Amino acid sequence: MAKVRTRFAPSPTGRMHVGNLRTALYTYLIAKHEDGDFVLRIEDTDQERLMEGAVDIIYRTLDKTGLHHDEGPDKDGGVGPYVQSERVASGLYMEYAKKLIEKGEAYYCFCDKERLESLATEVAGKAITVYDKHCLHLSKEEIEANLAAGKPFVIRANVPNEGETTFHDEIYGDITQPNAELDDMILIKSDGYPTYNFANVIDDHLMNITHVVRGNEYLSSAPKYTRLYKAFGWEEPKYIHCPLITNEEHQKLSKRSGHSSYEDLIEQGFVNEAVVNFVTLLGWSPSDNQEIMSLQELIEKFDYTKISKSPAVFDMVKLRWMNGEYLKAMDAEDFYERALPYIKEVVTRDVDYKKIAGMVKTRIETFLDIKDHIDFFQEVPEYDIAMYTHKKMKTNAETSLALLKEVQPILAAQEDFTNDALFSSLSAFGKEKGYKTGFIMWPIRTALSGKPMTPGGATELMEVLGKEESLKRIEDAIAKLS
RNA sequence: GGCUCCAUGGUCAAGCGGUCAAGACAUCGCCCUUUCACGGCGGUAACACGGGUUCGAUUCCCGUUGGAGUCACCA
Repeated sequence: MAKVRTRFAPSPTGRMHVGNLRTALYTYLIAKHEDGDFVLRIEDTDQERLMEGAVDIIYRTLDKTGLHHDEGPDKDGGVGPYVQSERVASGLYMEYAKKLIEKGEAYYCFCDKERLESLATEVAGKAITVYDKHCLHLSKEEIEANLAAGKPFVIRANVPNEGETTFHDEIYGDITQPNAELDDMILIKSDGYPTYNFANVIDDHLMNITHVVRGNEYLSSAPKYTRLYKAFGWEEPKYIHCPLITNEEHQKLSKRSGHSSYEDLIEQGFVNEAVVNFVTLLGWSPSDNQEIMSLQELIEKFDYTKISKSPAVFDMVKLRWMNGEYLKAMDAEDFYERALPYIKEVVTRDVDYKKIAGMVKTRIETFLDIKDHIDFFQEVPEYDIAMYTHKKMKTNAETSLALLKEVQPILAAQEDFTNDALFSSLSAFGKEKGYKTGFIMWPIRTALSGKPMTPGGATELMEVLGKEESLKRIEDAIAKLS
């Protein structure tokens, strides 16, 4: 059996969309599961949508997600160039287009914009144009004359209006489309560049791609590609169309959703591993049902025949959960380093950041959650004294005031301000007075933080805040309650 | 609108003729507990509908309904 070769062929038009990322992932996994080659090809044939720096984004994203390519613009494998604009320069596509013209499978078209627009009909608010094969009937002399006159042209595929075309997809099975539905698509644009439709077929063939992985949105145009393969007499690769990824409204994920690209997600405090893991599970699941998997495990378990057919909603809530799992499992030192910038954003006071990181680690789902948990370390926020009232702890403003007054001298006398030492001192005090732990801790914690929830108990907070600041906060609270 | 695809809980998703219809997220309850989390235990919740085929359909076929995608000199 021939070596598996897959390709990821993005257009450098901006950030990497998660749908695209998943396609890249599946493409990579299919190749690596079979120990095959993963090829990167840059499809920059749309000169208008090109975005500066977008190629770098592609490289960076593939690198960070661990999808290392075996061949690409920067890694020659002998079937390059791997950038379509460079291939255009060699005259490659035009050459193949002319072959098709000779076979009668394609033809020159000189129709201008105005004429094309006159062909358009409006359906459901959208302009739909079906070409009428006008230029197919041009005589050889007319074509020669037009070309000689330098009249702009495109080259279109000549698809019959009768019959139907069937192609086979590994996931969806046979899909048949009436030929009348297949427009005479443009192969070569008037600027001399090939369209995606054409360049794809040529390049996949020339690069010996065995499995073409792409999004479901190409499903209805796939028979067009089959016609091209047939016109050339080439063997078709295996097609694997992935189900769509949708938003909560079950519609194709768009830039508007705010989390549509890989970089959006990273900016929102997600870690790379969680994003990769989560996105892979959108439309596929392993036979053993494991959910948390490393890229290596994904390679081992991935079986493309089990990709699902129906679209999947991109569920941020589950992504958040999964991200939290990754954060909890992360090495403490590693977590500290990555959390530090987020901690420093809100806490500049001289405290042990490492301890704060440790406190917050099991309580957050994304790095962005850190802020709300720890802002009080910097400064006690304004709060209502009603916060001292807690039914289960049997506390209220009066008991809290009394308690804080009682506890203040004990803390003032306390030398060892570590969590354990503080806890045992306060426990001893409670035992002596007959107070329950919560009855003591609730007021102290409230006084220290001014918040109903904190990433640690009263004594843990004191350890971080230190003796001086802790006592100051307790005195402030006594003043506030008096 | 034409064409194409899809259809198991709120979401992801097992199942591939006979199951009390897995699991995960979310949700609810209990336990743990110096708050909140974490963790542990448990609960609620699904085969869109109608015809067939079959001894027997979530599973196969047809239709209905619903949803989505697509119909560019964009990919």
